[in-house]
Amino acid sequence: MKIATWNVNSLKVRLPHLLQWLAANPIDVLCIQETKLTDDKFPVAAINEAGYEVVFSGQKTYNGVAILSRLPIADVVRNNPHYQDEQQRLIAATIGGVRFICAYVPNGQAVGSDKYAYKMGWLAALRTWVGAELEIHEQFAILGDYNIAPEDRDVHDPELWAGQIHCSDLEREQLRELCGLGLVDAFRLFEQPEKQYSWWDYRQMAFRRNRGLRIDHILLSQALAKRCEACVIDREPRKWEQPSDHTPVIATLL
DNA sequence: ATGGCGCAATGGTTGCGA
Repeated sequence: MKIATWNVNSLKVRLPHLLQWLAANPIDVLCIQETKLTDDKFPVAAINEAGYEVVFSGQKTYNGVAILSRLPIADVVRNNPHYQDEQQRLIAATIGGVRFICAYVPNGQAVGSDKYAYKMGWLAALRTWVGAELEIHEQFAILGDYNIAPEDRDVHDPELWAGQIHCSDLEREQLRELCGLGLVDAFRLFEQPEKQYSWWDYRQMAFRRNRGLRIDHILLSQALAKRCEACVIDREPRKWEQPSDHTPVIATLL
């Protein structure tokens, strides 16, 4: 079973990329973020034709998440039951005996801003929900755009980014505490090449210069981590015409 | 230090992302 996460930065623009990528990669469950579509505009038919069921929770202009699956999708929950939020950033479902959460963590904009405070409160509430889910589901995975680079090795220029948004101590602490519930970063279960990132700024040829951040993650429960055989970042779609600024992360499970 | 780029809503320009 292959599972993946990808922030598509507008599904309207990126639907061809998504379909092309799925045609070339045998993904069973894909969590996507930043669909930026209201539910009435979601391209269900095109995704069904590609062989996937899909559930989604969207809104106009910003945010929006979805889970695509080759296997039947059950027990769908939209948003965090422990947190009142007008922004559509979370959707959960059970697929193939695994409980999945697809997450689009708030960006936070700048340390100390209102949006940063929202990010912190949102992450604290997420932890409450994930803790409750882990009580129920031994096989659990939360995939998404966390907007947090866990460590300096996940940052192209740690000095430039020191203390900045995505890299601040409080954000990293939030991620550590989330993992403290009993989750592991699938990417770090394996030896990886250096300078592996999942996002690069559109500007200043950041991708070509590999000036990126690793902010998209697949976190697995202990039981699911035992089934994990590989985790890779697929840079290919970032090379295509009109790419998303993020690229997919894939985990292979036994 | 700032802006660069891209997307959305818009109908010129702004908000936001990361």
